[in-house]
Order: sequence, then C-alpha cells, then structure tokens
Amino acid sequence: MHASRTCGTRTPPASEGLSRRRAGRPFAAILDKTRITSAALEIIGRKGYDGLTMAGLAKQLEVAPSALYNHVTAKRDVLQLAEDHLISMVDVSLFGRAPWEEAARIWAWSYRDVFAQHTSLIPVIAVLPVTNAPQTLEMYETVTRAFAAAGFPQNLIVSSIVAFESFIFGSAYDVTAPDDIFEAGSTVDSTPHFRAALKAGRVNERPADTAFELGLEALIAALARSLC
Amino acid sequence: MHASRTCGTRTPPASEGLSRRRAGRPFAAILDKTRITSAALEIIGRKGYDGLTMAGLAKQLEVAPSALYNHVTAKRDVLQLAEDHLISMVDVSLFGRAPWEEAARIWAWSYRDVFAQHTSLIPVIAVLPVTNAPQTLEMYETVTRAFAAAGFPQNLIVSSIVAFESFIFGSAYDVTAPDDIFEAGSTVDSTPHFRAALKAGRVNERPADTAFELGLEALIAALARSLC
DNA sequence: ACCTGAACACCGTTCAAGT
DNA sequence: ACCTGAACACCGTTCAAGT
Repeated sequence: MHASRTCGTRTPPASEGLSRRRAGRPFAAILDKTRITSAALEIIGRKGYDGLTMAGLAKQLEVAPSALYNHVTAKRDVLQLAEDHLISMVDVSLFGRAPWEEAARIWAWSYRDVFAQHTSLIPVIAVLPVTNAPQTLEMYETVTRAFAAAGFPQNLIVSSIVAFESFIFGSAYDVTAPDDIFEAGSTVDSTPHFRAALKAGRVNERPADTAFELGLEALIAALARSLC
Repeated sequence: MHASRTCGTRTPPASEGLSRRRAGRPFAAILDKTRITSAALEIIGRKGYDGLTMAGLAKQLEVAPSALYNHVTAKRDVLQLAEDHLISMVDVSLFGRAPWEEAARIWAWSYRDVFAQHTSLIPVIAVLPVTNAPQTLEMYETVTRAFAAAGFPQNLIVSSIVAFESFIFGSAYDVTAPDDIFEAGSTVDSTPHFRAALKAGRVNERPADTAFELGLEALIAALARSLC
C-alpha cells in the first residue's frame, strides 16, 4: 500500500525528468480507481476529510490534477469510492452464526465506530445510490438474509435496517462532539434542570457510548418483538 | 424581513452614490448578528447550503465581504447562528401539557422535519457547543424538565435525549435520499434477498416516514419502561 | 486512451486604509 | 467602531494540446 512513502531509501531524482515506467506499447496506464481510492483513504486518514483535495490527491499519485478526471467525473465520486471501501470494514461476521440480537449488536457498534472516524462521509453515504457501491450492497444482502432467517416479516426488514442506520449515523456524529459541548457557560443559570440532569448523567467518561447503548438496546428490544 | 427585495417600487439609484442612512454621529451601524442571520437563512432557503457564500451574504446585505468579519469570526459562526434559529422552530409545545409519549412524538417528528430541510446544518449542530446557542439550550431545558416530570431517572435523561437526537439527525438525512437509492441496477442480481425485501417493504410512497415511525416508536416504547 | 499545462470561475479570509 | 478595496492562498473543473 502507498508505496511512495518510506520505501527503502529511494530518493527520487528531482532533476532527471520522469521516472515513470513506460512499456514499449503506446501507454502504460498510471491511474485506476483502486489506486485513487487507496490514495484518497490514505490522505483522509492522515489529514481528515477537509484535507482531501483533488490537487493533493493528484500529488500523492504523482499526476496532474486533471488526470483524475479521466477516472472520476467529480470529487463526489472519490468520496463514494472511499465510502464503499469503508463499508467493507463493518463487522457482519456474526450474522447467521449467532442469535439475531447479538449479531445486530456487534454489527451496529462496528458500523458506528467506522463512521465515527469518518463523519464527513455520512452525508455522502446517506444519499449514495447503492448502484455504485458494491460493498455496500453486499452488506445489505447479508443483513437482510439474517433478518429474514431470524423471522422478521418480509415487509419490515428494509425499514428496520434503515432505522438502525439512521440511529448509527447520528450516533457517529455524537462520538466526535467535543467534551464541553453541553457547557452552558453563562453566569446566570437559566437552565437549572438541564444542568442538573447533565451532572447526574455523567457516570461514564464516554457519554456517547452510554447514549448509543441505550438507544441501540431500545431498538433491538422493540424490533425483537415483531419476530414471534 | 429582508427589506431589500420587492419593497414597494423603490428603485435604488445606481449612480447616485451610497444611499445608506448616516446619522449625524460618526457612524450608523449597518450590520449586526440579527441581520446576518436572517439574510443567511434567506439565502439558504433559496439556494441551499452550498449556495451560501460569504460573498453572496455580503451582497445580500449590500456590504463588502470583509465587513462581515467585524461580526463573525468565520463562516462557521454564520452557520451556528442559522442553526440556533432553526431550533426555535422545533415544536416543544406539548411538553408539560400532554402525556410524555405524545409530547416526545410530536417533538421528534417536528425536529426531524426541520432538519430534513437543512441537512447541511447537521454536522454543525452535532459539534456546536450550546454555549453559543441560546435557543438550543432553551429547548434542552424544556425537554429535560418534561422528562423529569414524567418520572425519568435523573441520570438517564441526557442520554435519552441524545439517543433521540441521534436517531432524528440520521433520519433527517434519510428523508433527502433519492427514491432510487436502493436501485441495484445490475443485470445479474447478486442480492436477491435484499431486492425481495425492498419490494415487500414498499408499502408507502414515503419510505423514510415508515422507517422513522418504526424506530421512533421503538425508542419511545423502550424508554417508557424505565419510567415506572 | 490517457496524461500535461494553462486557464477559468470561483472560494474564505486578511489587512492596510479610510471615515 | 466599522466599513472598503485589494490582495492572498487556495478550491474544483475544463479543455486544447500532446503522445
């Protein structure tokens, strides 16, 4: 992966011209979607979503920015490629091998954790047609099969998945919230009830986890009822 | 509101120089946060979040772009002002006047509807310290008081509100998803279970509403149990 | 078919200068 | 105190030209 950094001691000769391999044939393709995706993920991991620019991506790939547009039609495409790769990191391994509740629990937690580190992609996935996202489609297939096998009524499966996902995406944002997000800060306290509840609820040093568990277990428990 | 459009037939004299009122005193302030907020909301409503630029905002206010920076430190501030105004449109009127379940239901639906029209502000609110958002703080106070009055254990209130909000924000995105988001489109169908479930679940022409109701009622039902 | 180089039409933000 | 005008350091994207 990303061979351009720290690969041995190779120091690219700055003034020797292009060092790119060229076959005898007219052209050796330099770019493809796979290389673009992994370079994009590398940059996002290192500098965040705001640090991902088409110019920076091109630089990482040692290519002119305009060259990218031979493989993607817009920056949005790059984000969609990254998103689909991210989905493959979600843990669906327990579906079909453990009770439905337990498999859904592991799936939801890992789904949230993956996107908590990439909240900028949430607006992308939320509107992304799965047509262009094979990994995403595969996840839906796996989850659907498990829900059906667990005894869910056929007509409730997609709605249930969407409900889970909505909660997961919203909760992913919550993970990234600053610790002092609820600090009222005013000298005069016009929100005594809220402040008291805030104090009483601070039992965990990871409040986002407490809220996620509460909501997730509520969803699982209520949906499990439509099984029998 | 926004007096600069269609106010009578006033045609501003283009070549007569500044027509801005100036008192005898050194200066008449032209900008303030209120004017900036309402102008921003007007632009967002007309052209969406992507259409909101500092230059466009300045133009709407008949001012140089740099003038804005006397009142806000960055564009983020403008978005936070808009967000706080949006919160005041959420319906909290039933809290304290109706059973907890019913009040929470109305609150959640209106909260989702408001942000479904402004999904671009979700990343803003999710990380916005309430210190700078008086309306948001007021909503939390109202909701907290009602939850406490309904008999919620003090230490669960904030987590419950956060769980609701997470589900609401995620669901707001879902409203904006294109209708064909789940169209697999491939000739060979590698996702038969998912496709079948999709077909069976399409009972409503507003699938986002079906999923939201399912999840919301699950949350309400499960949380109501911690009351008694 | 695929890449380069130059250009276009924007962005948000800063800052000296004015009043 | 608050505004203007000019400038800065970027953006994403297009397109004629090369090979």
